Amino acid sequence: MDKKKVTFNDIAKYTNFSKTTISRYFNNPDSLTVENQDIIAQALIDLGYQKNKLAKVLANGKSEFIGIIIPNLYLHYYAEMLNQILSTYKTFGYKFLVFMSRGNAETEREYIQELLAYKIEGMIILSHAIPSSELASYNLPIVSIEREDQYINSVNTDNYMGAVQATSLLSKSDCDVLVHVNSVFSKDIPAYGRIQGFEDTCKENNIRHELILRDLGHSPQEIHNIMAEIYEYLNRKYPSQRKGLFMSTDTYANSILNIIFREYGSLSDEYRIIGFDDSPIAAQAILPISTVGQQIDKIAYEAMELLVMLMDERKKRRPKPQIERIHKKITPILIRRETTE
Amino acid sequence: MDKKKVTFNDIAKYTNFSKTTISRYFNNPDSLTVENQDIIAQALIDLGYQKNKLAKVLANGKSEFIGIIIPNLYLHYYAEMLNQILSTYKTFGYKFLVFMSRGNAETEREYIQELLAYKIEGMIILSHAIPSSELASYNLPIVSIEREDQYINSVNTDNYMGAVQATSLLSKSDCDVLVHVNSVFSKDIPAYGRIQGFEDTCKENNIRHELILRDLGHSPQEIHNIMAEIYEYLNRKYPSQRKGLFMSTDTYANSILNIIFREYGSLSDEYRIIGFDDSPIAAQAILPISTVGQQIDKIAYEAMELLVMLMDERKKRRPKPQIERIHKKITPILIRRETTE
DNA sequence: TTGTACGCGTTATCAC
DNA sequence: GTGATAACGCGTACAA
Repeated sequence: MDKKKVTFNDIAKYTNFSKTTISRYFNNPDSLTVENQDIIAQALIDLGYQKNKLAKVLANGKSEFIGIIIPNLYLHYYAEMLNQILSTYKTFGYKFLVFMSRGNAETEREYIQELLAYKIEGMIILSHAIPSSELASYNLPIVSIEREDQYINSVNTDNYMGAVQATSLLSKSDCDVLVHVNSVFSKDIPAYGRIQGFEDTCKENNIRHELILRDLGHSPQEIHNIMAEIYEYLNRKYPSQRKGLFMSTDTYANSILNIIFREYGSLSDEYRIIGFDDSPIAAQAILPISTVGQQIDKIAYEAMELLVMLMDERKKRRPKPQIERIHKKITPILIRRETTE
Repeated sequence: MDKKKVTFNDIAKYTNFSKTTISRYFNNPDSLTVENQDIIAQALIDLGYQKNKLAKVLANGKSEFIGIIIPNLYLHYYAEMLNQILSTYKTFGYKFLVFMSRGNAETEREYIQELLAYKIEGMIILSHAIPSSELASYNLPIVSIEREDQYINSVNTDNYMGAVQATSLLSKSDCDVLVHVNSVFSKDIPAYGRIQGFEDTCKENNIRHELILRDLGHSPQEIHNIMAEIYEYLNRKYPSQRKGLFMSTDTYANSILNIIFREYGSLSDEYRIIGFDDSPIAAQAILPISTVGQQIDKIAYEAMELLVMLMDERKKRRPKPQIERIHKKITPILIRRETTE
């Protein structure tokens, strides 16, 4: 058993160098002669050395840890975002300590304490239980994604532009009325831009429109029932008129599409539908659903790039305090499929 | 700026205790008088102390880190599994260091080295790029989930039983022929049990059956095309006979269901379909798809329980070497929905 | 109940 | 180019 771990001390004795030289071998190899490098390299193999980054962190203060707090992973959006964030390891070299908070603020605070105890250098926040003012008080580089971000840096989808694109697409398909279906939430959430974008576009172009804002349910069954209600309502209110539906997520879009399709065996010509997110369901639906695709890979990359910049600044001898919060917006991409033709 | 971090030393001076007493306050508070506890508690607030677990780890060797290597997160199965694993933090207290390897063995080895450098106490492996024999050689508590597991501990779905349940359900709906559609993979993957379960059940009950094993495509478009081919093939080979389809994933099941539904405006009576995984698509399909639900929460919990047991054993003064690998099987749950009625 | 002294494995600061 | 030595922040015999 190789239970006893090999340290710089062991290597030093084995090679008749000092600990310092061994350290230099790793951090500044050029300062050793090539022969000595080889000697040490061989010793590492002979002894079966294994790095201990914890000791390194304790000594130099750079943990290379980034904390992530994410609400859940059953929503494809979050899963894909985490996917893309983790994928930046190859580029930036930071390791990720991931916590899931199901929306409980107190839990989230505990997680942050735990992250702080592990000396994370920065944090990416996707959850929304804690107000940004409080997050900012931790005095740690923080980048948020798609949440209230007044006092912290952020990278968000340009929801407004996404809504404008979606609304414009619907308006081109000769709809008599446009309807935006969304849940109710605060105005400081980036996603609120979808509502504004829809309204502004309709008003600017004098398009008849309606906003349906209500709780849209969570379980598939709930969602189905509520969508059925909305469908009935629209049929009554706008009989034999072409209705252009801008649904706030692909899940809702799919649900109402299914209801229509099961009634007619196709998408009734009275309806046009566009979703949001470009989640898998949009492509796998009975009729591929037009949608607004968030550039999750780009958002994740920009968030990391921004965070790395902030963390680097902090490592300088004389770090400049950050004056203004940075808020980046990533333009989404309109994806035209069969529900808007 | 509170740049200078407060240490036990500062607290000791502030309270006129020794570092040891401060340490004991955290690790064995009962050994102090209540009054002294209060004094220290107050000092922590006054000074704004913040734990440093890295220093603690270096001193006592217990990192409370678990490494996770997961192939991706765009498959709902993996996302949900990670979801459930992360959720065990509240129960077991272990922190997770997550890496994504997109199936590259060399990359995976680098990740393992990195994990080892951070002194993880154990590892959960969901990826399959590295053979279990090699993983075992790291001499670290390891639990794998749903992959080749000859030389390591594992927790897997009882794929065989799942297939038996699915096949039995199909056989009860008066099918003339049962067909299992799956991709091709090695026999030492747990999912191979699905093929065996299907075949055995058919043979035991003298049911006419066919196995379609081939590459089933990856992009939605590819999948669609291949499913269309299979659909044509089945129609030619078994005209006007009722075909019971056991698809290896819900994604495939949904794809072929869509093809049929778009042709008939409903699920033709010539077809019965069951999928596998109980992924969201199964519930959101045009017709809710019957499926075999993996108990992901249970699998994750059992994996952690097993891993914690192994890690605890290792912390004992005289750890018993593990002789036999432990392989747990979790029975999946048959979910009857509308495609098998 | 509390304190002393040393160890954990690495880096940083001086020297030479 | 290389080496002592002192940090880094905490745990733990052992002693008192």
